[in-house]
Amino acid sequence: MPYTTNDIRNIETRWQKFWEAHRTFHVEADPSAPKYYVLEMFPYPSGKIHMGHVRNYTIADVIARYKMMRGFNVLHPIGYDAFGQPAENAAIKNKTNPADWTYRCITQMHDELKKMGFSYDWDRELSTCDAEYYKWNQWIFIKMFERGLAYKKASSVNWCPDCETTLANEEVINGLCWRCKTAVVQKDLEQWYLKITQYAPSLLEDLKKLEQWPSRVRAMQENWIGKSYGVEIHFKVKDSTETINVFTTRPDTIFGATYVVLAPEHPLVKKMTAGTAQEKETLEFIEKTANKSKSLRMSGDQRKEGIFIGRHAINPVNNEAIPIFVGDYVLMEYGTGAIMAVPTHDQRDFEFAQQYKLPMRIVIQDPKNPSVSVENMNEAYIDEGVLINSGEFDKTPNEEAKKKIAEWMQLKRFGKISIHWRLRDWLISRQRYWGTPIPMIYCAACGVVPVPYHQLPVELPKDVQITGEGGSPLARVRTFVECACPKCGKPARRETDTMATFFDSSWYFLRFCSAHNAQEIFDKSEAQYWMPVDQYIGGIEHAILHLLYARFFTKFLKDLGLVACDEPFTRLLTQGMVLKDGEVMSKSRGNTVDPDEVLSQYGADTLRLFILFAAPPEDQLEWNSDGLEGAWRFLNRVYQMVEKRHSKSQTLKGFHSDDADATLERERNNAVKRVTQSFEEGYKFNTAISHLMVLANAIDKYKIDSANLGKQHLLNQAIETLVLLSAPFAPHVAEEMWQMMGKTEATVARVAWPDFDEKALKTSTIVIAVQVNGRVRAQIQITPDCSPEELRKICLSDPGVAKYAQEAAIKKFIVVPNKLVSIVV
RNA sequence: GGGCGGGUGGUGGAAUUGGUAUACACGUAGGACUUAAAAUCCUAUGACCGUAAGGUUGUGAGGGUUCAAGUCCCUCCCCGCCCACCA
Repeated sequence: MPYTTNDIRNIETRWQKFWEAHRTFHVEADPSAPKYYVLEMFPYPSGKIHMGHVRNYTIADVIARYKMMRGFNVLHPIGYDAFGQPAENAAIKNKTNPADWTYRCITQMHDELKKMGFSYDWDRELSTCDAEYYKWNQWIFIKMFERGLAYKKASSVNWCPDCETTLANEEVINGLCWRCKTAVVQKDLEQWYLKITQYAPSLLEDLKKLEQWPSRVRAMQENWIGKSYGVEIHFKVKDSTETINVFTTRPDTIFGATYVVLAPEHPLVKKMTAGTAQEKETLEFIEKTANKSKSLRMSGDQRKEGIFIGRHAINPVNNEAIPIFVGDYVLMEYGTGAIMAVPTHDQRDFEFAQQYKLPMRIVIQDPKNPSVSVENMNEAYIDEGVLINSGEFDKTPNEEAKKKIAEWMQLKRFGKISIHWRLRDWLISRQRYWGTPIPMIYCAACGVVPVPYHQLPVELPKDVQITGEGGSPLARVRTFVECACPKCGKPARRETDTMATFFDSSWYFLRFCSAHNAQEIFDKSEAQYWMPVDQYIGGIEHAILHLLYARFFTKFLKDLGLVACDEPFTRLLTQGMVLKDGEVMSKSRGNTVDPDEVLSQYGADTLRLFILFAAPPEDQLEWNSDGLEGAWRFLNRVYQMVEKRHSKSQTLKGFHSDDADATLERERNNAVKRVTQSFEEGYKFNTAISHLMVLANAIDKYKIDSANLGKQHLLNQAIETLVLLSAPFAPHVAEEMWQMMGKTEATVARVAWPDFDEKALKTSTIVIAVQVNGRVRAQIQITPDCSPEELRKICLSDPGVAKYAQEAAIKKFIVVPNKLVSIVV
C-alpha cells in the first residue's frame, strides 16, 4: 500500500526518537579512526527556519551521512549565532528581554531542526549568547590586547544612524549598512579595533592553499585584501618644511604629474592653509565634503570637486612647482591620503583637470596614435606605450619603466618602493546591548586595564532598559559600569560597548571540538584531531566578512599555539539561493514557503529529496510544488517495492528474459558507481538522485515469476542497494525500509556504503552508432572483442549504412572503441 | 570600469570532458483501472515536412579547426553575481 501523510509522519517521528534515544550521531575524538568534520554556517536564531536554511543543512547532512556510511568518524555539530540586533528590536517591540526572546527562539529553532532529521551531535549544541561561550570571546580579546592586536584609537568611523552603532568596513555595502540598508555616515569616535592588517600578507598568501574553495570566493577575498605594489613619492611643499607623501602604482608616469591632490581629511591641509588667504574657502570645502554621505562620495559617476589651496609642491624628478588641491575624489583611508595627478594617464585625474582647466602632459605614447596631443585627447590613455617627455627614460616601454623609475627614485631618495593594502583594521566596538561585553576597565590612575582572566566572564546584566534611543544601553547600568580597578583597586569604569557579533562566529568551529569545556577555550588535542573543518557549507554572502574573520582568528590562535592548522576550512561549498517565481525567497518580498507546512504535508524526506534533485547545490533553486509531488511519488514507489518484495502473493510486474538478470545486476552496479562518484567528484546530488531513479526503474521492469524464482536474491540485492544509496538523502524512509527488510543492524546510518564491481558494468554485446559523413545512419550490435576487419564488414553490410557508403568510396574509416564508427566517403 | 559565473525542449536540468544532444524528473496529450474522481499504471512528447518509411533542422548569434563541436579557437550579443573615484 502507498503510504499516507499520516504514515510518513509516524515513520519520521519514530526514527527521530530512535536517533535521539540511541545518540546515534554522538561522536568522540578517536585518533585511531579517520575523522571528517562537516559544518554548516550556524544560524541566527530568528525562531523559524526558512528554505535557505533547509537547503544549506540538507546539503551538509547528506554529506555527513555519506561519510558516516563510508566509515568516517563524522563531527556534524549545530549551534546558534545568537547575539545581535534583532533581539534588541524585538525586545523594544514586545517589551520583553532580549535574552528571553532569544532563548525562546532557540528552543523553537531546535525543534524545527529536529523535525528535519539532521544528523547532528546534539550534545555539542551551543549558543554564542551563553556566558560559557562568550567568556571565551573575552578571553581571546584579552589575548589579542596583550599582543597589541586589540587596540583603541580615535578615528573617523562608519556610523549607521538607524542602528545607532559603528560598523566595520566589511559591513558597509555600497555605502549602506549591511543590515538595515541605511546610508552610512562618518563620525569621529574612539573605538576598539582588531589589527587584522597584521595578518594581511598571510591571509592573501594562504588563499593559494584553498584549492577546494570556489575560485570566486578566493578572488573576492584577494580583491578585498587588495595588495598593490608601488612607490611612495615625497613631494616637498614649496616655501615650507612640510613634505607630502603620495602613493602611486604608476611611477612610470611621474614626469606627467601636473598637480597634487589631498583628501579633505588630510592633516596637512589645515596646516598648510592656516593664516593664508585660502584658509576660509578651504575649510568651507572640507565641511561641505564631510556632510556628503560615504555612498555618494564613493560612487564613481559623481562629479569630482576640489579647490586650489594656494600652495605648490615640488616634483622631485624635475623640480617643477605644481599646484596642490584638495579633492573629494581622494580618500583618506587608502594609501597616504594624497595623490600625484597625471591627467593624461588616469581617467579620474583627466576629468578633474578638464573641469578645472589644469595643465596636462603626455608621457606615454600610444603606439596606435603617436601624434595625439593634449588638445585632442578626450580620455586618459591608460594602456601600454613608450615613455616621452620623461628625461633619461624616454623611449623606455612603460612596463619596464615602472621598475626602473621606482628603483631610480629610491636610489635618489625621491621616494621609496612600498606595498599598500586595501584591508583596514577591523572596528569591533558596537554601542549595543545584546553582545559580548568588551572586557576592559578604565582607571583614572592606571589607564586601560584588561579584566583579569579569573574574573571572566564579564556577564551581561539582565535587567536593562532597551529603549532604542541611542548610546550604549550598558552605559546606563550603574552596577555594571562602576567597578574596581584590577590593578590599584580604586573606583574605575567599565567599557560599555559590546563586540561585533562577527567576533562570535570567528571561532565557533573550534568550540564545537569540545563544546562545553569549562576549563579551557577548547581542548587542544580534540581540536588537533577534528580541525580543520573538512567541508564547510554556507551562503556566498559571507564570502568576505565571516570567512575572512574566521581565517584571521585561526591564524591568531595558531600563533598562540592552540591549533595546528593555519586555515580553518579545507573545502567550501557556497549553496545557491532559493527562488520563487524567479525572485529570491524572502520575507520582505512575501514569497516565502514555510518549511513547516511542507513538512506536515510531505515530511522531511520528500522535502530533502526535492531540494537536492531540483538543482546542483551551488546553483539557484527555483521552488516548484509539482517537483515536490514528484519526489513524494518516487519515495512512495521505492517504499512499495520493499513492501511487495515481502508479500509472496504479489509479483513485481515487467518482463523477464535471460538478459534481465544481467541487466538488473549491471544497473545495480552502475547506480552504486554513479552515486558514489557524485559524492566523491563535486557533490552533484541532482544526478545522484537521477541514478537512484534509474535503478528503481530497472527494478520495476524486472519480473520474478515461476521461471526464475531462484533469482530472488538478485532482486533482493538490487532493492537493498537502492535503500542503502537512498539513506543519506531520505534517512527516515530508508531506516524504515531497512527494518522492513529484516536487517539486524539497528540503524542504516552506520551500515557500510555498498561497493560496485567494474566487471559487472560490462555487457556481452554493445550497440554502437555508425556515422557517414558525420551523420548517424545506423545502430549496430557488436561484441566488445570484435576485430576491426570484422567491424568494417558488419558496418558496410548494414542496409542503413550501405545506402550512403560503398566500400570503393571510403576515404576514411575511424573507429572509436565501444562508442561509434565514423565513415568518410 | 574590473573580476567570476552563465545562455541546451513547454519547465528544472543531463551529457562519461572532442564521440549517437536533451539522461532523470516535471508538465502536457492519449489510453488502462473506476459508477465517477483522486491515486496508480501504460504509451507518446525538441521543432519542421510526411499517412508512413523516412528526411531536414536543432545547444544565444556569426565564423573557424576537425571524420566528428553544447564542449576547442576567434568575433559579437544577452543575463546573473561580486567589487569599484583603491591612486
